[in-house]
Amino acid sequence: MAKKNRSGCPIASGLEIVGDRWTLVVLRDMLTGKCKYADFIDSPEKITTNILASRLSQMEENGLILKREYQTNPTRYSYYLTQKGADLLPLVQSLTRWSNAHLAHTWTPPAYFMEMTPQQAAKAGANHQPDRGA
Amino acid sequence: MAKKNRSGCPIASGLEIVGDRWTLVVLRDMLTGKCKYADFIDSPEKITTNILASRLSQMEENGLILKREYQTNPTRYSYYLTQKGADLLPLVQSLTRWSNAHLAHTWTPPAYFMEMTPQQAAKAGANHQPDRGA
DNA sequence: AGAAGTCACTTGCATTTTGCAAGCGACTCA
DNA sequence: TGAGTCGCTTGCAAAATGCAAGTGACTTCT
Repeated sequence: MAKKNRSGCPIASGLEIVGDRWTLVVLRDMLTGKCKYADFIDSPEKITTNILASRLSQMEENGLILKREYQTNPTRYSYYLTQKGADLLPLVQSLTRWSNAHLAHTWTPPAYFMEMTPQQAAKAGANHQPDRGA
Repeated sequence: MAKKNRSGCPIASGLEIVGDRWTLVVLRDMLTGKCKYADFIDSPEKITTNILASRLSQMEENGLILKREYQTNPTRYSYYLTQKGADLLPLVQSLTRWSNAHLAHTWTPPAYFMEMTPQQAAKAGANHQPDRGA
């Protein structure tokens, strides 16, 4: 995904970061508490390993997530949302509401998800590892 | 854009319709009153003609917009939002808010845009008659 | 100890989507 | 008659995506 900055329009600029088929589904997983590579792989959409790896590094580059080493030998990382990433929650909730209203066969997420705030989501991410958030 | 229906997840399903770089910028244009081919072409992001044509037909297929003949010889169409399309307004507003908060150099849209409701947007689309003159 | 498995990726390659440029038919205007 | 506009379509190159297999550093089973 190239960073082309097509215009100063917030829609166009935002789409350069979240305007693809996968970024928001990985974000959804993180919003629901998933944080490890295998967690994302296990999701029903069956993201492939190469796409997942590239999305994770793009999301990190874009400041949406951070990775934290949780073991060495071999080094393993868990991924969690930054505030910037967690602030996409309202966007995800809007999309969910729209899909539930207009698309057949979409399941309704639990109420806690639709009522969550970005602050709670960021906190959940930050608390996931014992280390203090920056 | 394939219709793969990767899962019943409203996020994944919604992304099959709006999860690309162009659909929402065309939608933005329609939300701000544009309705003709040349209007979309003139936007600062410089969408190319083939992509625009393919997005318009996909959006029509997906029930987001309708086209209306506004002249014959040669036949010309104007495009306007259905309720389903207008209902994406909150999504677009969410994205705008996020970009304004987190992305440098994004301009803030006028207040009327951020305060508009999907009903108003749908009505504007339905009532809009394309300008014939300059 | 050796064989087999797991985990988190990377690599190679085919398919699909995007982007760019040119073309085209039906007009209008000078 | 001749150039110009409008709304596309077509052809082709470049980039993104999808699929399958491979890899290194372990762990677990036998």
